[in-house]
Amino acid sequence: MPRSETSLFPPFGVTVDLVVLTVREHALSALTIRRGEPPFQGAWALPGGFVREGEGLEAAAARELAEETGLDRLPVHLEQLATFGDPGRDPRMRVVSVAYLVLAPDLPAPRPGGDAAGARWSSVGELLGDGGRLAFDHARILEDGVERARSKIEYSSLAAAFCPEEFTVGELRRVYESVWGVALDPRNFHRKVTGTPDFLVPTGGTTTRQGGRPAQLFRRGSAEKLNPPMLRPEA
Amino acid sequence: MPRSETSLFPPFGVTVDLVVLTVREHALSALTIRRGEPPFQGAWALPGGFVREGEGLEAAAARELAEETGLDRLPVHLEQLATFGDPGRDPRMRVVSVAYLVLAPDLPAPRPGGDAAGARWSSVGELLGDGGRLAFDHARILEDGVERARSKIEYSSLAAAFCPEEFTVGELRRVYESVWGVALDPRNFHRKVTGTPDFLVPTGGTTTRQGGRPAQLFRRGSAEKLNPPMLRPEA
DNA sequence: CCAAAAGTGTTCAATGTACACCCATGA
DNA sequence: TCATGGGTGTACATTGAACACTTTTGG
Repeated sequence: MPRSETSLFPPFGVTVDLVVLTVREHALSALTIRRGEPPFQGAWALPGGFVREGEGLEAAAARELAEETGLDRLPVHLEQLATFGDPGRDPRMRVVSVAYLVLAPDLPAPRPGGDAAGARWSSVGELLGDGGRLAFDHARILEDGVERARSKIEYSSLAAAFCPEEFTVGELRRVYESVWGVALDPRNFHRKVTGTPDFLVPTGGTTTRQGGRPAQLFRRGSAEKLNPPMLRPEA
Repeated sequence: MPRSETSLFPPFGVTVDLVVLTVREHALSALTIRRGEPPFQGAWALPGGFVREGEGLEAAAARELAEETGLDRLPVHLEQLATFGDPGRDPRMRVVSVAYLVLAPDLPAPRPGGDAAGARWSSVGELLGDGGRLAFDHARILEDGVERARSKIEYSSLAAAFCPEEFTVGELRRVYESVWGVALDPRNFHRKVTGTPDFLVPTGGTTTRQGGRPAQLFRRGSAEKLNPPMLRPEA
């Protein structure tokens, strides 16, 4: 809430950074781009960019997402994550970055857009492990995004955002197992999700794409909260 | 994550706004200040102000809090809430505001500091009801802060941040009842909080300040998460 | 004595957990 | 036929909900 002060307000650059998560090959993965320019030239970073004049924060995040993935109407979840503004987090100038969290189904290979020299999915384990060297404070931002996703699928129906439009109970369970890194009992999981009203809507179809007995296909239901929550084993 | 672009980045003002909550007279209340200058001169608003050059966001929030309350070392909880940056949210210029949530015990009467013309506590019911007319988009920010507080005391030990250093189980229960606006069973509540390991640490003392049989005094324990969570009646 | 708040015990229902078991497909 | 994943039934332990009851103060 600004109030006029004797000195002029200091000007800041404002950017949005995106933590775009998906589940690929049984691993929680994040979208990264290779920086084409200094600082951190050649390093991997989260996608993002400056907020434009007259542009809202969420609109800026959606625009950057479309630019980086090359897709326009994505079936994704987008929410604000947190804001990072330590002095010195960008060596060039004072920049405040509003981070957004995006949960997406396994997407086609990313098409680098804008001024990025490359784009790829990497498992968050690699990105945050010893080998990972993300530019700026992006490791910290990614950590926060992963933690948010891990805790939020406990008590919301958000895990379905990682699944394609139609999915099976087993596929949804593998999302939980990948994000949490644990094994869940398939039978109790099935009862839990099918027993929660308005969580899953059967489409009538079935599939055998996972092998074994044909599984029913579902769409996301209208329920947004999962009550009682899915319990995460201690791991 | 900034990248150089052909056009210069647009400069933004960056502020912090504070949602300072406490429980007074059985009502969840927020700290507001009366604006001494336009725009919204004379209107009530959340405390806040510009982030200074070279100052971190959380540091700016802590500074503003100290300035507005006149107290320095407060036994409070402070966490980032969300960031609001719609174009036009401030009529003078483009401003992005990082909101912080503060939970405090019932404090001495606020001392207006800085350029505020007054400061007071008001129940959030009044502030957000028909009569409430907060400046800027502060009603929206306050709503988000209240919702965060309401949901967070479910699964964390944060409710104790509303209590003085030493408190009774009954006082803690009244915090939950005030924040949620429901009645809880005193007996089951007692069992729940005293049965959660490291949530409450008995100090050995007792008090009769609430009348009736003397109650044990406790301090906050080291546990930060409440598992299983406190269940909020549907209300 | 009575009112008020603290604290304990007990019972019942709901829910999670573990696991035996059957089903329907592809190879 | 067998392996694989889908799906149901059931017994047991844990937890929350409701509430009767005792304890210890102040007025």
